[in-house]
Amino acid sequence: MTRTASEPHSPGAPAETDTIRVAVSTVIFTLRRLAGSDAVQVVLPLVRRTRDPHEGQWALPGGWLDATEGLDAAASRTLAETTGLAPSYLEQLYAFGAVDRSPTRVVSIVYWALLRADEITDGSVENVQWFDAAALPELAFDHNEIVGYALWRLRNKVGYSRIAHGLLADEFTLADLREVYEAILGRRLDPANFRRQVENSGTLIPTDRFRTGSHRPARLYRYNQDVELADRGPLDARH
Amino acid sequence: MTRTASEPHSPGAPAETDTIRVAVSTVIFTLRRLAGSDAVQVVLPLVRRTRDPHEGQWALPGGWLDATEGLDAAASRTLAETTGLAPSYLEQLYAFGAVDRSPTRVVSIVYWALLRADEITDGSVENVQWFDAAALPELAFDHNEIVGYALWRLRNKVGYSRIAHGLLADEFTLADLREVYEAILGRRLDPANFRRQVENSGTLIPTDRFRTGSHRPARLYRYNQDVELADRGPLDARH
DNA sequence: GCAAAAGTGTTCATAGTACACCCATGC
DNA sequence: GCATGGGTGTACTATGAACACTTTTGC
Repeated sequence: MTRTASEPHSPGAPAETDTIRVAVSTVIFTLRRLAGSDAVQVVLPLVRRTRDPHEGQWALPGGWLDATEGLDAAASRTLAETTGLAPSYLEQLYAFGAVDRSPTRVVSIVYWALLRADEITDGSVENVQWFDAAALPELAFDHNEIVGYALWRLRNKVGYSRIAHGLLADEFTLADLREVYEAILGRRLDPANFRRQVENSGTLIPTDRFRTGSHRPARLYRYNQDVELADRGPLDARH
Repeated sequence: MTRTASEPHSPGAPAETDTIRVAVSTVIFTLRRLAGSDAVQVVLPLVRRTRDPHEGQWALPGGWLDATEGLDAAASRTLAETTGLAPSYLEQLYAFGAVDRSPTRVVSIVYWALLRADEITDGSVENVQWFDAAALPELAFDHNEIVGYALWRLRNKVGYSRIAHGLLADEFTLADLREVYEAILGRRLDPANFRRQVENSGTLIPTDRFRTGSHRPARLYRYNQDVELADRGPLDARH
């Protein structure tokens, strides 16, 4: 440790060889029902790279951080530009900055997002394709590692936060909600116990409406906006 | 949304007006027993700024990210250079990048660290002073907000991870461990129940040694290195 | 009627909490 | 002895898992 650093936040740009660029990328999760109509899987959109490095490979949607925008705004903007999507749930995941993760030095601030079924605007965007999160191809850069970490956070957070909200429409049945949990956790849940747990949590308010069409009609619920479960702590106030 | 971004990770540096610099800072926590010898408080080292902006104010230890080092390495290096400390526990906290958080555009990758009692090398470093985390002065930049978030993470994580390890020497009594939890959580814990919970967790291995000196001798324990509690998920493999 | 999903009840195991109590040491 | 913290026992409560059972619809 003989090297000395310049003082942080002092004027004077680093030398040209020290150039470090800041990118922002987002892992966007949503659920998709398979054609067979029983299984539901976690899927995410990827963008095919049109330039080197890793031309032709699939990568997370993202872009360069603009000097005039904050990190959150950059995440929203870049994912809208590359995929046309505007997720309701968006949260910072992690900053990746290994020296060799790209030919040039890039620090990526990665976000993760949840998309409700009604927010999916599929179709018209070029070079975007949806992939099963459990069966990804080899992605550009360290993006496989990044998606793996995002999936871990998703599974972890679904246990103590009410993020399933970010994947459902305004009104939903308990079976809808349970399906979300089952898809994320990758295992079946007891309908009876699930009902009681979620009812006792106080996060749901029952409506007078029912969903009919098959067998006994199921009551529709909506999320109680008043309840804020432990989420991001003090940083939540900024949103 | 009329603006178009260049493709991420493509060559070609941004224009000079787009210059964004990357800094790395660390919130270092440790515990200190007050003179009265009963209460223990969470303290952290701050560095007095010797240049504008915010000259004379206290700030988190940190420095610029070097193009040849990863983020973790930069955190270790900068906190060693500014404080002389080498914490055993170091983990990324969050990336702060609001446009107006500094006169020039700076994205700070913030880490948080835990220092064991035997790792504190107090004294010889200039412009470093320890502060009670619960009673901080007004700090430079957005560092008050950052410390607040780090404290929230500390309190949150002590509940499901065994990070108290990062604040204790190799061998410790259950009273030592309980004291750590009480200082972090800010409330008293029942010694009897605390003992059972931590014994049943399987994270501790009892030694044959006892700490004597006051009343009945207390058995010394050490952490079971084999047990890895839920911590940072897949990212842990990189350490 | 019958299948199937909605919804209720009951039982058991486990984890946390409160608190009474005994044990071993310094003084 | 006695104060004090180390350490054990026990009863109560909350929570989750397992699973039997009733209800209401479509066909």
